[in-house]
Amino acid sequence: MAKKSELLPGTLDMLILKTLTRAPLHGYGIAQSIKRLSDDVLTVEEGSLYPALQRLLLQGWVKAEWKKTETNRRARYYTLTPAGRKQLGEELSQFEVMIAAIGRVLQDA
Amino acid sequence: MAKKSELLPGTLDMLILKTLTRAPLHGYGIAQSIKRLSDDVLTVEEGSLYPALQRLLLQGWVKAEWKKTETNRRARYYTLTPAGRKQLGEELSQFEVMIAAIGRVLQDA
DNA sequence: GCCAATATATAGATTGACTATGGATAGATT
DNA sequence: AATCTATCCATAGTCAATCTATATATTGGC
Repeated sequence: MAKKSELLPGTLDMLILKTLTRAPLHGYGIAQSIKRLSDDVLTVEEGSLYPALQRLLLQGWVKAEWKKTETNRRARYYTLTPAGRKQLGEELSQFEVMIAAIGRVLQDA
Repeated sequence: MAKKSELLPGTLDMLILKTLTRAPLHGYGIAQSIKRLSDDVLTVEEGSLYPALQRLLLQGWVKAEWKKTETNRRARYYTLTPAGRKQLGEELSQFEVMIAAIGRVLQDA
């Protein structure tokens, strides 16, 4: 049996970066935001999220800062960098090109 | 450096199955068809294609038959099975749900 | 004779997302 | 006080899918 993924592989980084264009957020909040905006269709598991955030940090696309949440918890807030914004733009247009291409293949006749 | 995929991962089986709804085809022809219909955006590498076809055979979603091509070469023609047609339907609707969800996340504000 | 295009296939590497686990704290409930 | 739920971070190990690279073989054109 094929394991049903909670995400379309290859789209996670883009979703995270996009989420951070709205406001800096901690990891848990990013996952919540994606889940909520997608009406529970997209669920980002912790084992996908945190490695992804490490990747993004390493690439310099986000930066992180420890802060207190409104509820007084310690959390790591991620902010989009200019390089991250540029990267997001590229991923978005690449994604649109791909989706359009897939659409053409899926068209009838 | 991130390797740029020629496909949106997770969509290959769907693309192959869809291609076979038009007519039975050999592997090389499937790749050609996807490439052409997508205006060269989607390129299915051999190392992706043939393993994918093996998976589909194993799942019973396609069946294969050795034949001669129009140009007199020996080639393996793949045909969609009823189970494959059903599978394609499920993958298509799942895909649409995902794309719609991603679209919501990518919307501004 | 040689080369490009057609045709199949596997081995091995890489990537990305998953499961499973470990930790810690706040706030509410019992 | 103890326990539970939700919030929060992170890593190790696994698995599946795609990629690169390679091997083989045939047809047709130059």
